[in-house]
Amino acid sequence: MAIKNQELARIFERIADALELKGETGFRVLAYRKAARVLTDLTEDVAELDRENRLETVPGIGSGIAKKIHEYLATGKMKKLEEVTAGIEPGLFALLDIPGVGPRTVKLLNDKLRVKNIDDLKRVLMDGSAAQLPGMGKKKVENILKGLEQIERAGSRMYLNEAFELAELIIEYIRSGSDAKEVIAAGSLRRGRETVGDLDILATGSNPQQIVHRFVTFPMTRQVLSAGETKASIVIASANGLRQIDLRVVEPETFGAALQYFTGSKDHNVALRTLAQKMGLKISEYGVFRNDRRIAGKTELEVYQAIGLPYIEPELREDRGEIAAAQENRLPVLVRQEDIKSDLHIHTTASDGSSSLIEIVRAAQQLGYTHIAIAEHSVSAGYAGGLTADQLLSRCDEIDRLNENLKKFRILKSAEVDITPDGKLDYPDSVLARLDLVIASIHQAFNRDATRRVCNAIEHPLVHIIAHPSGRLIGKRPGYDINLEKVIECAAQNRKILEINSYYERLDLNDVWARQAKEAGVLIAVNTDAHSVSDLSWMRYGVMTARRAWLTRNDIINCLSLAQLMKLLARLRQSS
DNA sequence: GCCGTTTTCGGCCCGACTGTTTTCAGTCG
Repeated sequence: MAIKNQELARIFERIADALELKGETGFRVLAYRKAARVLTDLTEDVAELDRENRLETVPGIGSGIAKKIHEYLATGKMKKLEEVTAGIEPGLFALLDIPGVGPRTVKLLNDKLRVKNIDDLKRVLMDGSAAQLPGMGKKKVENILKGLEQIERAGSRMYLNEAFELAELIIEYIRSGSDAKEVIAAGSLRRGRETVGDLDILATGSNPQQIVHRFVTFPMTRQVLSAGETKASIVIASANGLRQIDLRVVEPETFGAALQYFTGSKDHNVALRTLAQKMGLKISEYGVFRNDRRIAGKTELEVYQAIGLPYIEPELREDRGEIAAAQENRLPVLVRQEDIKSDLHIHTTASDGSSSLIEIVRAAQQLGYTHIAIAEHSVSAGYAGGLTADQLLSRCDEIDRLNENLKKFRILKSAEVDITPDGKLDYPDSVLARLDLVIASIHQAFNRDATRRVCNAIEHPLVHIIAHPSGRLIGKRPGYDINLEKVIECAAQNRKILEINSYYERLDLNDVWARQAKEAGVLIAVNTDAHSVSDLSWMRYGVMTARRAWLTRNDIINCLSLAQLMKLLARLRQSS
């Protein structure tokens, strides 16, 4: 992603925070936050949009923001930023991240007690002076102290695997000790976002109080933040830090409306409500209303239909054009887990995996797959037990023999071939030609000409797929210094395939880039990169990412039958 | 600050919970 996009997004967030600290509220602040989000999601380089005078074609960017972007790109400065942050202690912005502390509280503390940073805050909380302020009190001080503890001890956001595991644990706990009818995880987890902050659990049942009580007694609970008649929040201690879980209990008649509401995203809901308003309707978590009369709410489908839309899948609800697409009846029929017939990037004990080939085959059959590709590491990946050319060839013989005995299942001979620092492939062509499927990827010299090296690999006649094209590890590593726009363009020209790697720390390509690839006409492979039998279940995360990228079964080669896939792979080699 | 099949001006989503309140502001999602 273009660096300037992220830089500008942070600047507009900072302006929004500064405005709030100065007491400004309302829609100007929201406009800056929206601009920041839009810039974050943008795959196009903001500098290019500016050069071509197309900034204002982006929804959420109007003349005012466009002018400021242009100013910043031209001069490296933005007057507005300097203006609104003037006179604000830099340390105050960090205070806004503390749960329970908002702009009004920060302003009050700064005005009355000269609080300039987190250390000042701790001091006035402890010495009792904060509690003396108007509108503050003992409880409020306690809550802020707890908030401080929470951000200091919380890990970052959760990966999808942790979020799903926790959600399943707490849902089972609520179910087993209450009369709850439906219990479901909503929020960003249901939308399949690559990381999840809080868990949002939604339940229905005849006895809401009992459900709330069951919820707050979850054994991992460290702290109960709030517990009302129908709503509660807890903090739990998981292996990776403190996590917040929110619960809402609603009537069955409003379950659909509540599920829609709590699934979000916030931006999707705002857009939906605005649309409803124009039709003289009002949407809340209790339903769709015309003049205080509820006309929908039992199911999500009802809610969408009440405002004249088809059902919109949760993964699409990001305010990235899905509402317009729904209105025009051109929503994609998203790929489903059941459409997946194969996993085409799997390691075994032959390189750095921990399950044997036989174990993987059995597990894949259990999952209902008809074929898989075994792709061990190559020579240069010595750290990962990479195979020499001879080892790979004898591995191919072994797979050939095994295939003869397998019924209605086929193992494709493959390899995850390193792209070397000088842009070559790690095996000679004669060896690559023996493989059914060649996957190429970068594992070393991340920032040496990554774009050119990957494009070289794409242009190599024997390569089919580029694995984890950006090389990022979510929250840990930004990825190679690579121009994905160019990579996508090159893949489109050479009709090669890009991977969505389903490992929850990779999800690479991500949703935004995978969608861009699809729009450029590039086919996608959704693979787990499994190193053991249990890793095969990661397919779920890759499929969710694909759905967030608007992909259908026709965009994904794992949905092809074995015969169709073999035909495609052969055609790719002929046409190169 | 953005935006337009009622608008280039006047709108902009909606509600729960908490704490400090005697009628409501702040925060959150």
